[in-house]
Amino acid sequence: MQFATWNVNSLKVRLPQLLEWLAANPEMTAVALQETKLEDSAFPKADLEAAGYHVAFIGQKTYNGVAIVSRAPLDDVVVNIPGFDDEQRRVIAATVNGIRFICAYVVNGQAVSSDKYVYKLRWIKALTDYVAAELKQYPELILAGDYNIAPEDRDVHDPAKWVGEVLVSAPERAAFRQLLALGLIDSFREFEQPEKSFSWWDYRMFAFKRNAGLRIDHLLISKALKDRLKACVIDKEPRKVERPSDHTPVIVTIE
DNA sequence: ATGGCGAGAGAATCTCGA
Repeated sequence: MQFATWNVNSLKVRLPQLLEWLAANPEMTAVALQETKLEDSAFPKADLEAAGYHVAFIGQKTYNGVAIVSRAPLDDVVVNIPGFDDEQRRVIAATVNGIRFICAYVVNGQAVSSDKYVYKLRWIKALTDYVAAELKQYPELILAGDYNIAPEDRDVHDPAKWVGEVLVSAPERAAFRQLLALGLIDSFREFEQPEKSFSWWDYRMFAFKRNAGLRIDHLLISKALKDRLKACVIDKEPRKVERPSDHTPVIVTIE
């Protein structure tokens, strides 16, 4: 089975692309979506269910919004980070085929000097505590999402230009390592990968053509799943179509 | 140094993303 993460940057715009991509990926069990940008009343539940998928979602107007779209039933759905007071809709979790699948849209942070950056670090700490508790209950766990962190310089097209900037700053990278310290594994780095592998490219300046991107979308798996991990790839195809999201899906294959 | 592009809200031109 496969699990994926994809920041769709508006599900309203990207719904046809999502349906096409799911049809083209028949082994896909469940995909975690970020930036749906839809209130729950506007979520395309009927369309997705008519196409044969199970859905769980939590959203808001204009910003944020997360969802899980699955071929398998979704059990024990939990929205947001329990106990963390946050109006922004950024987290949803469900159990899929016995695996706890958590979808997170990590705060962007805007700039290292901003209030949003402070919120970002505080938010990741809350997520880390939440995932630590989830791991105790669900040893088999995947933390999927747009982390808005490029973990290492090799995840950045031009590291020199990005030094100290938001998405690559030392405190953000330290926060990412704190997630790994829970016993999570960056599934992408368990395999040999092409150099300059990225999951996001700016819409501007022909960034995709120039491969001027960042790897900020990740699938962290728990140690209990490591022996069943068979592959992790970035699927660049959806970034090539007309009117794409600026992010492209990342996919793990679990035996 | 700044904006580039795209999406949403809402009705011209903002904010926000990364």
